[in-house]
Amino acid sequence: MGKERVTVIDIARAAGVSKSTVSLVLQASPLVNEATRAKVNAAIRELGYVYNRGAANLRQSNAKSKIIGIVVNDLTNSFFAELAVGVDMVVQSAGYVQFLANTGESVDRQREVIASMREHGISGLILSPARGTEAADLKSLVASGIPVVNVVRQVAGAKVSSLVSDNHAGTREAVRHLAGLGHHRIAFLGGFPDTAVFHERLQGYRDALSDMDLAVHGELVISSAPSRAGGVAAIERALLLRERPTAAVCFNDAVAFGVCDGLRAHRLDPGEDFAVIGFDDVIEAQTAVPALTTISVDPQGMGRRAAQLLLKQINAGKADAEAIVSSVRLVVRQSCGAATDKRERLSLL
Amino acid sequence: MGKERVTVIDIARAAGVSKSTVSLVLQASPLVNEATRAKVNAAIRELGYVYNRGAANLRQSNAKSKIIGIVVNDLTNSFFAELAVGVDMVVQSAGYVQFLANTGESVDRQREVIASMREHGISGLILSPARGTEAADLKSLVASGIPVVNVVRQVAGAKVSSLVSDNHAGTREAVRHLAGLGHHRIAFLGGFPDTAVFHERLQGYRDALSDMDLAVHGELVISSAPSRAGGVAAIERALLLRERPTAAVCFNDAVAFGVCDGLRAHRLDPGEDFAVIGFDDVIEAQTAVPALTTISVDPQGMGRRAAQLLLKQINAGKADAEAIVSSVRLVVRQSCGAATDKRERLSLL
DNA sequence: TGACAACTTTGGAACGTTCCAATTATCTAA
DNA sequence: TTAGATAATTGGAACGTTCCAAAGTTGTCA
Repeated sequence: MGKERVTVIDIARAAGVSKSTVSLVLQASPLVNEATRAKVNAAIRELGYVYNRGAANLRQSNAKSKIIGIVVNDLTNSFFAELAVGVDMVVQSAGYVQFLANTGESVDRQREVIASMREHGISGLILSPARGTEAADLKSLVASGIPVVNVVRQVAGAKVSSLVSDNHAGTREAVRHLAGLGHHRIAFLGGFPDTAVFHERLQGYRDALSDMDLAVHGELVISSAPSRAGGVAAIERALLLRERPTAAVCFNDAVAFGVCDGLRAHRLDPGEDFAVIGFDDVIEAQTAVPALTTISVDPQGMGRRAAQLLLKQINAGKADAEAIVSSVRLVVRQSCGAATDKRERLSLL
Repeated sequence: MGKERVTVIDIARAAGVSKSTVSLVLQASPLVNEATRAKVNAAIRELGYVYNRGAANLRQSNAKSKIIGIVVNDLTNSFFAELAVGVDMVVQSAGYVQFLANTGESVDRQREVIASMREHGISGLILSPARGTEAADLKSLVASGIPVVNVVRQVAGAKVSSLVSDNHAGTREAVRHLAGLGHHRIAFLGGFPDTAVFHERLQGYRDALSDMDLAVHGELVISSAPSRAGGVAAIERALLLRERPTAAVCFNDAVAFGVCDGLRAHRLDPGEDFAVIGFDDVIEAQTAVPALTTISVDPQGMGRRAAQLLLKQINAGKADAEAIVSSVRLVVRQSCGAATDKRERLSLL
């Protein structure tokens, strides 16, 4: 069983050429004669040669390996899974390969995986930072000249490119839509208050309320884990209020689904008895019942754009950090009650 | 900044020792004196040295890199995302790093990513094969002595270890449970008929019907894509039958959620008007409304076990292939109507 | 004092590739 | 014919690490 590694020298011997020629063939150099190329390729297939990128990489000290790293803070959230798929698409078609790691929101783990990736000589990194990541954590990475693109979350003070969605505009539009439908008591549900994303989305919510001359009630802002379970918990608390809200803008789609679940558990019909709007537009949003009205972020598209940005920086050698705010749009489906004519029933209940 | 790579020789010079000594320190060898070790470590920190695994790996020809590859056929399915998280856990704590790629059910893509991983010198591979993968596709990989563990799906004739769930027993138990609740017309919904998993689950369904002396109606087996959308499509077709089923065992949880959506679109209440059982027990199964009765497979646990199996083989040098069938169990929640006492209402509607 | 063991340290070769400068073979134009 | 250009090939050095055999240090005991 092929214990011995087949090297470029074995190929050279088999094809009757020098190792240098084999190397040129491997790099698809135009310098080599067609006949020789064919001979060499035949030998390669014959002997089952496997290219050793480690060795190649060692020699071309500056030109980096064809690896790009992607580190996400919660792979079980389908938003990030789709983001990773988007990244994989463009990265792969550019001949790179993806190194994916999950930090589960742990900065320690994040430090470990990034260190490990550096040892393997990644040529770039796409990072959705764990909660609590600081600029100092990325310092040595950027100092070494490895391009980094932050996605979803920014890290204050870090000199890296970033690609985040327009959180402020997103919730703002959501609230305006709900207000336009006649809702006065609109809640903001879910999310951890110690993240920048939370504050941006909350601020959009507040600003929209002011714009529409609606009062801002602190009790209507209920934070929780940004997950389905967190959504259930948040709506539970909201329904305990003396004056219940009639609509909610949720931190993300996972929370929104949880809110729908929680409503149903109370025999309330999401989309009819209570309006719900999510954020992200994950793939299940359109097939769920009721279909979720949400702020579309297109995670796959975001992954693709992040990857393109990173590749651009890798090729440019040294581009300076750019911060891209990806625009979002409201996708109106059933869960906000606007698409159906059943809202009249509301008063009957 | 820091364009020049810091090497072991720079460290040696700075610490006033030889490169060999530095190497020993890096490997935490007990041979080196405490004082020297401290000096070297100080220099490492001082100069911001990054270990070059490529070079190390080149030298220790036989001992492999600390990379394990994981290739899944559909990362957007949260089952696989969780599987990957499970793998990551044990792999990471064993000091390995994970290379993750998504094939999106394409054998071509799968061939590419596996080739790429080999070039990077993975020391093992966990593979959930794309549909249509053949033993020949894995041949050269196993010939080169790289341990491979197949998960979820087997590849007929391939000499690799595998870890699959007990599909037959799973659906069998599900059908028995439904029959025990008094259902006679039980459908089998979703899944692609050209996979081994589909047949195993279908066979369990058929065998259970026979066991319970219920007739097997071909019309009640409706295949579709194994996704939420596929589930909607399948239940649509099922509801068009002259004699409708009253319960369904679904190919997986995604299909089951789709079935619930489809039922609601027809004003039927899953868990009350129609019993639904899924397969996999993805994380949303317990928080959904109604909570999904399902066959628990524990994707994270499966990932962990697969990783452990792989590491065992890597360490053993050359273990022979073992096929593990992971047992499953029925988790009864709301969607099958057994956990609630609302079934009596059914007749009132 | 010398012999021997235990502990530390070390220079060079090797891993598989790419790059460079140099070489050979082939062709073209004067 | 020859000089020069063009095309194709090549040997050796280099990349950053680990391994090996060998060599320095100490310390102990007769």
